[in-house]
Amino acid sequence: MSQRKPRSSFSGRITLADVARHAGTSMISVSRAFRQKSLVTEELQARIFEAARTLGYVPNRAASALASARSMNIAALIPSMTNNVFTDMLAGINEVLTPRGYQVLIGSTGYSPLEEQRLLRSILEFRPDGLLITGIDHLPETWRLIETLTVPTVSLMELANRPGSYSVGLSQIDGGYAMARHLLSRGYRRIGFVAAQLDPRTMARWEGYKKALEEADLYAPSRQLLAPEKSSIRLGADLLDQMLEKSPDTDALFFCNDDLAQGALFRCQRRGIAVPGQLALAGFNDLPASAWTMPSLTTIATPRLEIGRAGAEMLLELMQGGEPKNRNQDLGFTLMSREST
Amino acid sequence: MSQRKPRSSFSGRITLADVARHAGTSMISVSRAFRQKSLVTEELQARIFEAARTLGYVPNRAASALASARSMNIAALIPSMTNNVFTDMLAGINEVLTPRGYQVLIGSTGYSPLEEQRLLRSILEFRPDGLLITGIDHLPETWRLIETLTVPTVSLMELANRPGSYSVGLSQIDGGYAMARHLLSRGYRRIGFVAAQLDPRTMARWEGYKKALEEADLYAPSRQLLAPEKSSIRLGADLLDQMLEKSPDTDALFFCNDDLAQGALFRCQRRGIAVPGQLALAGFNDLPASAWTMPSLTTIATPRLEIGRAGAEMLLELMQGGEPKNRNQDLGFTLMSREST
DNA sequence: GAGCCTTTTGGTAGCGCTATCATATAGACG
DNA sequence: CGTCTATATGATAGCGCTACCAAAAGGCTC
Repeated sequence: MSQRKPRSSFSGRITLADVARHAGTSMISVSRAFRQKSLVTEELQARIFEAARTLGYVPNRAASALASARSMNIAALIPSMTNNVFTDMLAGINEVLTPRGYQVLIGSTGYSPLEEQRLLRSILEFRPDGLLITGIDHLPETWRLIETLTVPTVSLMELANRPGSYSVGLSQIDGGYAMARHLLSRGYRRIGFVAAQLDPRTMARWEGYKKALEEADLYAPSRQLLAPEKSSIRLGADLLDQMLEKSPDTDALFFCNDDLAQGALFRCQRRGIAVPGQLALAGFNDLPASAWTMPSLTTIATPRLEIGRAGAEMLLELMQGGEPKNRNQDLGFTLMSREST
Repeated sequence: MSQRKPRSSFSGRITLADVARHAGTSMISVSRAFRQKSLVTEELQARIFEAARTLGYVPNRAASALASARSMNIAALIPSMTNNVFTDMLAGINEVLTPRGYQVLIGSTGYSPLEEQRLLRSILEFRPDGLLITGIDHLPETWRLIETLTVPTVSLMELANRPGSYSVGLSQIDGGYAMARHLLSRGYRRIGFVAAQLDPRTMARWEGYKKALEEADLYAPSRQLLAPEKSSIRLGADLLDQMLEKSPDTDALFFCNDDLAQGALFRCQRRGIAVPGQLALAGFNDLPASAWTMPSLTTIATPRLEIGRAGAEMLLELMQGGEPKNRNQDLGFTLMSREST
């Protein structure tokens, strides 16, 4: 067997062994010093960190992951990178996980369950120590993957209905119900519902709306507009026009999110429709602008940042083998009653 | 030496060796089939993929990274996760890199150069194959880290002024200049500038504004308001009040971003200030709502998605050892002249 | 059919780290 | 002062994969 020289691609890279040699100790002590698990004498630590600094040592997580079976990666799957709702949640997740040395791997599914499954499969190659996933509706194959690889998983934004699964979120149905009740209590009787995107959370809000109106005996299927397109401010404006064409006598409109509601509000300003005088408007999520528009927008504030934080905390506990007191943590919502109703 | 049994933590994990055994071939052939580099006979491929499917094999990227010195990770550092400007950019980055099997590691620096440096250090432990970083102003130590580990790097949003570095963005100074010229051409003479956050891009816009006003001999330091706080719609409203208190004769206000400008616009609606009749307003970035407010907001549209895409493409070329035709790609901007001016 | 090239497949030694065991050293005790 | 425990350090064998080299299997020419 011919003697093989080390591969060149990494030559020059500083490794644990280099630091150990420089500090006059063993690799394992350097490893321990960096993980500060088993204690290493303060004096040895000092020598090691000194050596590491002068050599410019940067640990290699791939090697660590391989040797320890802990990747320090957490996968987070969200429907969209450009929707404030999910980036707020991510900010909360990062806030908890980054200081603990975890790296969050973000996958953006584009609201497609199939794309979600594909993304999950490829992200699992990074052997995440845990998984945060948006919503509770996933393809059977997606659940199978999660279970086969036994990755601790927490669902976010909604409350799980699946035995043995964990979640942090709020009842979207209750949110929709609460808003419809609010409009009823304000005296509106011809309350319409407008939605886009039609993801599971949107449909849950619709369900809540429907329930409240049926209870009040005021449910009218003709006063609904469910558009499959991607939600946007522009679409909200257009859907307002369509709705008023279809049912001109509508006295209040509940939009499934604030983007649509803001678009409708701007269109009302432009068309000279008095809000809430002629038409009341309400949204969902409480985006930053909603408190400042003229009139300000009645909406449901969702604790997205807190959901991210609490979801990450719950995941940390699961990864340590603990069992959260509450497997399905309901963080609720707040009805923001403003000028538009 | 006592015989050691394999560690238990990974027992049950399906590895390349398992697939090879099941398919009656060697590990290296399975590896090749999955990377589809060197061709493997179609017949062997079929056997391998069949075996992989029945066993539920998922490749391990940590092992691959260690053996090949390619992590398939790309690090992306942005100032904020909750600012549309950067998430749009990230969407463009993801769009290019995800289909090629790369995982984007996102670090959110909170606009702090020191935090940026800390984050970079910890993200480099994942040995990213490339780095996308926002802006061109970084701590010396940050540049040193990048150079020491020789990570291919592209700066985004601005145009690099540093020899040997790569960038995709636009001239923020020219953007600020163009907006100020626009206001001048509209006949405004007492043009103020309002900014928050005061990051390097904000200051560059201010520089452009100042240059244009000085050229027109209309620069008045008293008509500026530079607030260090985090930018928001609410702050825009408050800064409008402050500015009008300070310089009531101002006839146009250029805000360093659309958040602030929208806040000011909403406050004007509330205070009954006619826009643009009494006061013209302009922003920067062209957020989705700006085209739909009443009046619609004059602003500078920045090609954030395209910057993300082009930056990722340039990085891919650098990682392959290529040399981009243009080291500093200027994607420009578009002045959106709307009702507010 | 010998000689030469091309294509396909295989054997094996690491990549840089940590788990596991083994050993050295220090303190406690009767 | 020997035995026993607690603490600090070290040696080494992998973790799962790919780079590197080697060899086998065809295909072609003359």
